[in-house]
Amino acid sequence: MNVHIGVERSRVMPELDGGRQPSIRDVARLAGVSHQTVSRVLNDHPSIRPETKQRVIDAMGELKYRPNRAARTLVTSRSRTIGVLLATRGEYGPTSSIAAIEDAAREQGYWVTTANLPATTPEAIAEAVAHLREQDIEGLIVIAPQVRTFDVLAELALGVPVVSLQSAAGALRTEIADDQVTGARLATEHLISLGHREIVHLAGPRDWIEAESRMRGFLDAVNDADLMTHPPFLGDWTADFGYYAARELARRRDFTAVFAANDLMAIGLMHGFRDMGLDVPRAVSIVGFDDIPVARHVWPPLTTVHQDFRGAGRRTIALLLAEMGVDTGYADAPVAAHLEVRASSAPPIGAQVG
Amino acid sequence: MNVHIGVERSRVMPELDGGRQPSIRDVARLAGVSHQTVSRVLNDHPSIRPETKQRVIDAMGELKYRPNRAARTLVTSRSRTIGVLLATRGEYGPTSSIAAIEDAAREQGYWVTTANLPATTPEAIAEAVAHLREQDIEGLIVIAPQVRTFDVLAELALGVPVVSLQSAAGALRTEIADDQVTGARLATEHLISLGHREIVHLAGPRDWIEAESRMRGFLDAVNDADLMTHPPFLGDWTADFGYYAARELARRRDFTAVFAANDLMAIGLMHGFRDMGLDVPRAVSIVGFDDIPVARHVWPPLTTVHQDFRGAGRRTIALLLAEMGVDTGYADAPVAAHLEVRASSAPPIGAQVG
DNA sequence: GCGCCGCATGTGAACGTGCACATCGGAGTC
DNA sequence: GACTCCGATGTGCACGTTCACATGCGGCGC
Repeated sequence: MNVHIGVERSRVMPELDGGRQPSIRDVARLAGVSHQTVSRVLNDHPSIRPETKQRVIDAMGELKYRPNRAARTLVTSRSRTIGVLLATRGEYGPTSSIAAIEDAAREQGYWVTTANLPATTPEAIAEAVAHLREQDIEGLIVIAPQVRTFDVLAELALGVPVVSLQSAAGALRTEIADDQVTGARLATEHLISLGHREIVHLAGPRDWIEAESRMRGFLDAVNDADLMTHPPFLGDWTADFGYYAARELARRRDFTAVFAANDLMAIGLMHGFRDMGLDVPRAVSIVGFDDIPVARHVWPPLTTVHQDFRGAGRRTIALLLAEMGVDTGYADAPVAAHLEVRASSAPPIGAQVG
Repeated sequence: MNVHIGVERSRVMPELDGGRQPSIRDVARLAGVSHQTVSRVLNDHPSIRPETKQRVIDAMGELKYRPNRAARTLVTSRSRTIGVLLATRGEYGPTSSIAAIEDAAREQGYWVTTANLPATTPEAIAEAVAHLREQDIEGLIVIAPQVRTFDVLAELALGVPVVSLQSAAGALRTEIADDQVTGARLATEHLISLGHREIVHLAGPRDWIEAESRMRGFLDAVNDADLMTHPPFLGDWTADFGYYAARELARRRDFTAVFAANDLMAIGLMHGFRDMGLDVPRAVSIVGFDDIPVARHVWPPLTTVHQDFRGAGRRTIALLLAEMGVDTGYADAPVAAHLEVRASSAPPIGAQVG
């Protein structure tokens, strides 16, 4: 890590007054027009003679003019900036979505500024929101999948459109996106169709929106099949927890399959079961959720629910921009979650496959 | 994914003129002082009576006054914004570093705005930089580990300090950070000390700074031990490529160990070797680089070089802010990379361990 | 008692842009 | 030929903040 590319401010310019950046007035003077004409060129005003326009553009080029965003924002009170509130810790999914969000925003001439949540306490959220708000954001995208985040956000009443990457938000006007639920249902039904009757769900933390959706999908499938339900095991998304959970679960042996709410926990589970002498998938079948890039390469390759993170990011930003009155023209249909069946799931020992 | 938290602009306020946001003049009027006094309160000017200050603060509270950043930026020409140029695709390492960067920047009162690189073509880089530059960034952090990125950047001469998260940058004033090199050396020496004499390096793509550093560390160690060097195998960082590489390598069988330039490729390698009937670590030892969270949970648990990404992020931003004349008080000593020895590496068959 | 200094505060201008309105000239209409 | 209308451009101000400078006032030294 190191530094390079020096600071070089002063270059040999046509005529710069006091060493300051050229303004539209400087451009106007050079082009022999008024500053307003320059402004019109900048904003693609219709009634302006092509010849005049060209002269202005040439002048801009000669002076290396760059519009001053602060001045523009001051007068229009449009910052063209979107805030992103993040409560993730480098998980694969959200990261991919953020890239898509940033791409689309940039394409529409918006800037994206981010604020990380060190914790999901109301204070931390308020602090991060205050930081973004100071930036005069025109919209906010929340990638902070804890339900409580939205409660806090609702109270802050920040006066700009808010969209969440996640499916639902308890306290608020809500239309459950069913990707998560149906994905979880698919995973569970897959295990059931293999012949499993005793399935444990290793869920995400209480209060996480995705955790709840996936748990609901699991419970729906289990109930529909009239199976006994084990109480879900609550985890924290990490592979380390999966490992720990496996050691706990291995003592019980009252199940033949585990549906983990994400791939990391699933991978940790496989590791833990292996250490406890339980073979996957012969003794225990495991299904994950997310289809992170390594999922297909671990041993055994992980059966998991594939999600389209990038598409989710695109839809989120499209929704936000629409809410802000910007027409993006994007109309991605949500790519339905689907199951990637690999080797970590198999019929239970002695089961006749349906 | 959905929307919530409505837009609610107009609230019952003391006296708002034309429905616009309160300015320092409104606050001044309410507090019975001049606008300049309000400005002084905002900027913690020393000579101001505590009593006056309190009156101003109360007025601010009553009006729910929030400073207008655009106006401030306009007059000070300090945007307090740092740009981050990203050429990663959700890899674990950089993501962790970004969070650290954002945290530290926020702590210092700076905003972070990001631009993703869809490709590393000069055009894409120029476009992303133009976008950031329009935002009047005061500094730039580059997380785009391709050498060519820096060449393009150097040409753009953007007039603000630039710092890279990565170690080195070919075309520029350079002090090689030795973390990467020594980390790779550690990994290689570990294999050598186990008794391996024929070691293949699965490198990152040509032109990537980290790829080069890690390759150098590998070559240094191999040369110091007077071993024959196989030409490195160039990969693309993905687990999929690792899988492919394993199938290619398995045909040769002229080696007993592979040092992969990152964990994803290492995990793909293990998968590929397994499919080709080669046991890891009995037939082939594998060492990775990064210590991503799943590394300890795959089978066999991966021996790898642990990096402190968060620390790297902190050091990067400290460096940039220092370059910008901001004293952060941060003085993190770089945490040296170290080797996590796990089960994917073992002595070659028939080797007497030294 | 006078002048000086420094604290606390006020006054006016400036930053660079967009908006509302004014102006000017030429084409079209009767 | 006078009037209207519209396209093309100019003039002045406003946005909300900070900066440079001015002002008033009390205390202190001689």
